[in-house]
Amino acid sequence: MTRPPESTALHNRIRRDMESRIMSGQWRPGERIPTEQEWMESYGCSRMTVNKALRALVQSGLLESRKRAGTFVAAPRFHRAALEIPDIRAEVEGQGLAYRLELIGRDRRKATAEDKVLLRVSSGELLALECRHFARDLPYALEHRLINLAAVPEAATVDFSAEPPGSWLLGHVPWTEAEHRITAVNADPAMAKGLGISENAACVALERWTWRGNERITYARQLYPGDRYALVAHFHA
Amino acid sequence: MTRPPESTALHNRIRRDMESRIMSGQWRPGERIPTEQEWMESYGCSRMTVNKALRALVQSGLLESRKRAGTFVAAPRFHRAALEIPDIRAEVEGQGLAYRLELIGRDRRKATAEDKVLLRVSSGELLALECRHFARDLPYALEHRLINLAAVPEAATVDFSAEPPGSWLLGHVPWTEAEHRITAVNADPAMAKGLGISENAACVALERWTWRGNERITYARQLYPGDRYALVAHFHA
DNA sequence: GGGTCATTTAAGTATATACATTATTGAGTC
DNA sequence: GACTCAATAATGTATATACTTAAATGACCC
Repeated sequence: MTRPPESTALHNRIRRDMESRIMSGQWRPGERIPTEQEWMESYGCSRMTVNKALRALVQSGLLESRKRAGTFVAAPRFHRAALEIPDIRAEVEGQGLAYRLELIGRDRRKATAEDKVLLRVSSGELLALECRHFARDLPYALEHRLINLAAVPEAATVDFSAEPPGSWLLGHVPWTEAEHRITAVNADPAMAKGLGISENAACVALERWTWRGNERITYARQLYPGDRYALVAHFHA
Repeated sequence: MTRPPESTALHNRIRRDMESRIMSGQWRPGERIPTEQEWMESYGCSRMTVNKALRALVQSGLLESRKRAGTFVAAPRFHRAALEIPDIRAEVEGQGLAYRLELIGRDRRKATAEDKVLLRVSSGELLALECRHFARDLPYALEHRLINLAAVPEAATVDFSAEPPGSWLLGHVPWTEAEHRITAVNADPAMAKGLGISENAACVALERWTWRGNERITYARQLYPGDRYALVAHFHA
């Protein structure tokens, strides 16, 4: 969803008028709002202009309209927040810190049983990467990544010690669908060592699957020290 | 964002045509797409109809248009996923499990220094609740909640041992903005006891702030055992 | 080469109009 | 009262048209 511009166009003024009535609670969920006729009379404009404002709000989920019955304030969409899951390098550099990547392992192989489960493919060749992200020489995250070479053959030739796999993929491979799973885990000895934290410290584990159409592109598991990292999601109507 | 209907309307067919060219990678990010003129010629329809399809895709973020220059495939919105943060009761019952709520503490008071920081108010009266959510008699989550009585005076009279505060608020108080913060913490002795897990076990800590306009409505901090709980976010273009 | 400015093009806004679709309403009938 | 069905009123779709706005283009001049 994109925020509509702060324009002075008539349909935008009408839209903002409607929005503020919803936001303020003057119109409550389920309530019926005036008809397009009434709006065009009160604004002295054409019906298409009113319609344009209404359609925008219907598309953004604030209103619902039913033929013959009218247009109604939508029940607030439950809890659906926009969660930004940023590119790690961009995030670190965005904080003004020096970013560094350490490529620990790189393996081109036929999918093992475990790979198949994680990447959700039935067979094929893939690239498995292990890496560690640093912010100002402090470990920031550990990453385990699988890239489906059937979908992204170019990946086989990329130097991932120079560019983090997430950044490279975002820039080169268009994706249409992604799923994220966020949970908390205790650091095992390897994680503790890799992140420079004490054993059993709570970490945020973020798993991500990415598709393009039906093709699996990549699987990533990123581990962050729980005391240094927070995911933030924001919703505004 | 609402998914547009599977309609047969001409502007929807045009929109789907455009969508599939983006999804398939036939049009790559940054690429310029045909002008409205060209579309109206190839579909033999009016410009407004083409425009309607374009506007919908611009609003949903798949396209960008610039005056004089044309319309372009938008760079994929970074990582912006729709994160469903459900009502706990609804979630438990949705899994077919019996839900139970235990109200541990309830305190109506003037905001303490700590309350002010959490709820982000400068003063005023609030309702502080401590509760524990159960799924089939197993502890599911601990919740610390503050409700701003200036914004929601009715809350003072609600029996929160019958209805979980989150559910009640969602049903009764329209909100326009919410922020979530997700992190991982180690269970302290009280948390471990309350959730029936071992001390230091990793937990997902989910904090939520809710507004209506400028008014703070509520703050909630929910703690879930990390090994039993996962937040899932989904994105599709 | 480089700056200026008018031209042109593509999107942005708005209107008036027509007809389609469909849920509601209400009148008429059994 | 309960069913049927036509009228109605609301949104949904589509067209033709006109003017506005802003940026890319290219011609011109220094």
